[in-house]
Amino acid sequence: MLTIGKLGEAAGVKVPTIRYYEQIGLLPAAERSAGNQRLYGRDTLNRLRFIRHSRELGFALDDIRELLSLSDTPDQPCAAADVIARRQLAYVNRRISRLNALREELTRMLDQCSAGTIANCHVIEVLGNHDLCAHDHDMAGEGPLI
Amino acid sequence: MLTIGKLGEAAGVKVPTIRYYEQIGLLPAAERSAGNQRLYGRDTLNRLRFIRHSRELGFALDDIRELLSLSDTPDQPCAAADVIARRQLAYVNRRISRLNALREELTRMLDQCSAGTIANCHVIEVLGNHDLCAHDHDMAGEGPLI
DNA sequence: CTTGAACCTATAGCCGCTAGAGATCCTATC
DNA sequence: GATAGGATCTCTAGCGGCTATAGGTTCAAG
Repeated sequence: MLTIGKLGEAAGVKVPTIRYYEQIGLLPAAERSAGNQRLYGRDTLNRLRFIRHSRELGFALDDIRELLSLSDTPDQPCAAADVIARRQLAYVNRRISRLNALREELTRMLDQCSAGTIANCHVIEVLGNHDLCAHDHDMAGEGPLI
Repeated sequence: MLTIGKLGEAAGVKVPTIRYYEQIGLLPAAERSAGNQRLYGRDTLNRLRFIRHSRELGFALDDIRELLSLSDTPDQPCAAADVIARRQLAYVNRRISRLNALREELTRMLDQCSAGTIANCHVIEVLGNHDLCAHDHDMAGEGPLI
């Protein structure tokens, strides 16, 4: 049996995060020692590793919840997992293209900066006047801007 | 003079967001009409457009605060603005390479999925076992995961 | 037996908004 | 002038995914 500290170390997850996962029901309520401290077995370690890896791949906690429940039913078809992963991939792709546009714009801004005063600073100028932008990097409603 | 609704429309910013910006001091407290409603002039419209464009480029509100105060001192050298923009570019670049790694990993996961049951689903398997990953996409301490 | 690290709970804060309640104001139409 | 309905006002709470702090308890080593 692992204490919460050992579990966190083994899974690469911070202790308060583990407690948070328990709180939101992503991890089951842990067994407790005589002194009321959480104790974990191998199963929870695996579950936590699964969560961590999924987070590293950018999945939202709600998606992870669903993936976890899928992984508990081994004889179901895996189409549902596929759908979630494809959605995530699409999301990552959208993010990448958005960020590429930002990179271009920032690069152009900086390239044209003559390192003079604010009055003729291209950086400040571009920020104040969207018309100076090559792209329409609006993408309103596409989720967080970065 | 513009009402808050017209201002928001003209700048492409939602009304509650404008009030929020005022609350955190990014916009100055607005003039008020006889009936206590906010009224704005051209200067605030420009300021709000500056903010919006900066947000579209992913700058944090604190950076924008600084950029705004720089833009108010036209005869200062623009090196400070340059530093902020370069930092932002570096941040965007880090984000992009992280997302590219995620994309690769997600793509590989999906490519190898045989569309069978969960039990032999590569997606679920990879999520549970980090060793199956080609990359180390950890990047702990590099800010939010996505 | 004492120290100090690790644990416990509970609460508040981070960012950048967004949503809701309930009240007030402004404008257009009858 | 009345009335409807949109736009505005303030205030508070919530989102995601944690992180930090305070103040207390338990545990393991010396």
